Amino acid sequence: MASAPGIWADHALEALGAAGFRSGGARRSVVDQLGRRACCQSAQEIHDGIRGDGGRAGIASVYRALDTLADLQLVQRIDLGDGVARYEPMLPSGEHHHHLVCDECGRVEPFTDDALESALDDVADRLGVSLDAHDVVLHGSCDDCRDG
Amino acid sequence: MASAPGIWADHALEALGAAGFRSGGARRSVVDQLGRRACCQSAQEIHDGIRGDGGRAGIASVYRALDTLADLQLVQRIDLGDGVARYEPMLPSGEHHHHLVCDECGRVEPFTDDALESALDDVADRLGVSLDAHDVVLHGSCDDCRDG
DNA sequence: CATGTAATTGAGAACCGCTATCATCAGTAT
DNA sequence: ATACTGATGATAGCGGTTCTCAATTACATG
Repeated sequence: MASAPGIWADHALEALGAAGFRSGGARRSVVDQLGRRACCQSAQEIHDGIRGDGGRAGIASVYRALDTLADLQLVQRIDLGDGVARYEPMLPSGEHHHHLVCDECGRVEPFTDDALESALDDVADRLGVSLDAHDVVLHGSCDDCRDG
Repeated sequence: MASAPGIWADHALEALGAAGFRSGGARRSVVDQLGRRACCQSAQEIHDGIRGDGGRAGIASVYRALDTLADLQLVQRIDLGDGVARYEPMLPSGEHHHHLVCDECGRVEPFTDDALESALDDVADRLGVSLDAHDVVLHGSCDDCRDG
């Protein structure tokens, strides 16, 4: 279902090069970390991941790389409402998911829904806007929290 | 379309009383400010609004009041992705809207869409979750920015 | 390969929204 | 009126993110 690991990373590095960016170590590490998970990671998690692999990258560089990647539409910035920005790869296929957050335990669950997607398309059409990205976050209580 | 000013504020004050909260000046001012606008305001904006009316309320009290109101489901906390939490009245009727954010000029436009609502209902059903609130934020470019 | 130049990087300071603390004030029941 | 307890507000503190700036490094050119 998800792309094989590395596919997105290769795509991203290629796009960075095509956009005229040089190949620096920090940015490459960030792309590498992002490519390993399909779902959202915070800047801190990415930073920790890099260090865990024996890499070295300043937190400022991580934020800069994420900013650049977001500008190029290679990653999507996700806001789950806890004051921490999270990031996930935007697949070239356009394939994506949304997030359900349990407000009780904090668990984050990704989901997809075709009807929701087409409703969103229609909304964008009706409002006459071009949607770079849409960000649907549902807040509720998950199975475990509601009825143990 | 929107409720008359004051209707929500009265409802909120009544609900606060029913929940056993005392009637303090700061919280009343916050409710008053919220009641004047149907769309999202940040804590700072509410704070400024109170001072603009000659009122006095510490910023801490504003945050506390908003927290209380959110617990009682009287306001919804909205996250537009700029790192600032915004709040808007939750009408007893359940009537509500979502937000479109122009990433270029920062403008926020509220919208409603019935098809989107029913798609969201279905999703909640399918996932077996009870949704306290759903928070749909679309990011794109508004008319003015796209073809000025 | 050597060199110049401009992008990239990283450590730390600064910033900002939000929360915690705690002494003081005020609403409510008696 | 009095006591009890919740509400308030000034300020310190915290955590995520951005800014600054000097040192480094990638790439193009000779």
